[in-house]
Amino acid sequence: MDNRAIARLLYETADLMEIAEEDSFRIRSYRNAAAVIESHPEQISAILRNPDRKVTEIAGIGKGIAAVLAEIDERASFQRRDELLEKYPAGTLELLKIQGLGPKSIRLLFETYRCATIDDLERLCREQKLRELPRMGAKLEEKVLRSIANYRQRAGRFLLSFAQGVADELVSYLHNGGDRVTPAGSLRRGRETVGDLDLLVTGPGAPQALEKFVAHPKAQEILGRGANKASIRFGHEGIQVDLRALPEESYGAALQYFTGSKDHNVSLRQRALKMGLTLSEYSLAKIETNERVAGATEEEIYAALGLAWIPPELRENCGEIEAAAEARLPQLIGLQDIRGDLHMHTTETDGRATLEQMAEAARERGYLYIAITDHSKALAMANGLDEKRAVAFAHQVREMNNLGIRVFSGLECDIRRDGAMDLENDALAELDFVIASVHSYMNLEYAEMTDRLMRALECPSIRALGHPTGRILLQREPYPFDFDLVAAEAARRNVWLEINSSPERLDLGAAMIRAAKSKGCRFVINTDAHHPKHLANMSYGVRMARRGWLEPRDVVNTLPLSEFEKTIHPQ
DNA sequence: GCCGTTTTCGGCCCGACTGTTTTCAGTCG
Repeated sequence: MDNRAIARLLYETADLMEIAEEDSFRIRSYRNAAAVIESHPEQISAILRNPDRKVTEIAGIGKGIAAVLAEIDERASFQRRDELLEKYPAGTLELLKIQGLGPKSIRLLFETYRCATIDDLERLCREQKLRELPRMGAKLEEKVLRSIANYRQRAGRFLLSFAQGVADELVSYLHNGGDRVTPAGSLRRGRETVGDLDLLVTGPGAPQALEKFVAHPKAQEILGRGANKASIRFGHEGIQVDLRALPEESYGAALQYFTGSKDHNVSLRQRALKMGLTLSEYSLAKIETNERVAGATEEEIYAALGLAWIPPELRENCGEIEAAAEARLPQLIGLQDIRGDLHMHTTETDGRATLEQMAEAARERGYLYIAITDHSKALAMANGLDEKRAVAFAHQVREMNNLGIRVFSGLECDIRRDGAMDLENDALAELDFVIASVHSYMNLEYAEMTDRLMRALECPSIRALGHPTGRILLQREPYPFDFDLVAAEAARRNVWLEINSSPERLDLGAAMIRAAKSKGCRFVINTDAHHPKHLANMSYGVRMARRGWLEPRDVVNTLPLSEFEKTIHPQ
């Protein structure tokens, strides 16, 4: 069992313990152990089987969890989990994902009505049974019903990062000699969420690849299996994965077809028809003679249609075909253009690694500069910094510049409900780089939220607006505000908009990036890392920037150090 | 349940809102 699977068991158990109203500190220990295991560089199972090692070497794992881990390694579960599941069925865990209900309510609902599934819950709300329980009422019933609808709508979609992980795993599993295995679909286009996964394989080993695919140990169910295509439900998350075997000569046509988007393909086929050509997943051919014109590569197909090759991230039928025809496609930013990361946390607040470790990890990635941006005091649960600590920490940060990387002192300052900064400007002015972010009161009305953000932009010390819409993918909608107005004001004041690379945020999204660019905004792509390994999430933020048509010059953290310094310390 | 130690047990994160109450429990971040 790999670390992620072990962590999942511990997280689940912690949730069950919460429903069972066990000691909150014990629950926290389970969650902490799960987080530590999830991000541990070595496989826990390997440590367990090595007589010279002990898992208790790892901070956060003591005797109790060590015994649990040994049991998990042996039989993929453990006693306490089994007992809890006996009492509270697995379905109750899903109920935790419904907003407005917490563990206490779920326990009460289960003990009163045996409510253990989303369907049960929905029925109880419709029958107005919740209001018969203490401290529950009509408003809660409505809220829960809304939340259920929301939950169902997003069910069946997965984060880009998750889909990418599954694709990487399957590509390396299927890769065999000269065979090409390529992900297509919305994953290849870099959409922030993905419904199912399309993989294409070509080469002499393709038939065996199909066989190997359906035999994958994590294939939960085989949904279909033919000579040229197979579908499985993969992993406990149940993402559907299709694998198609293709002849070499059709590979480009199929890759183009299965990458989409549907709208892009429709436009492309219309263009082909006007040229007397027909485009299918097999080839581009002349209509009259059926003579094949292209098909082995995407490049030759686009070229035959009089177009430059269009990067997959742009294929949304939003002007990319016209731009390709007129040779004015953007020179999209790439991961290799990024010179620094300007949003990360350390153990000074809620990060999991020290200042030194984060700087070292950034240097290893080849960055020239970073900013350390821990939280401000409003985030009490993150141990946020007040003025005094912020300034003292900034001095500590500045002393770090002996690591072969420039480290800027920064802060992620909370924007208060009224738009004021969480810290006094005197303190903010002493820092190199301040990001302003909303972390609270996200349910304000449109006008109030707009005013709040407009006021935040007035602060002379802030350089960037962090995760501007507050969305959490598949969980929380963006808060409503007048984005165009705020973007225009940010452009006017030269406050950069953040593209937050955290896979559950990817905030801003593509459409807003493009809209903001048209208003003259500049951008900064950050990871918001709370651990060295999160620095790798930069690739997802870059994907979003590409989907937003950004070029290196639109993004300030592509600048060389000296120029970047000039932008934050203008003379 | 972990950690640190005062080595045997106490501390571990907490403020604010919401909807339900009539003084506050539960949820959220």
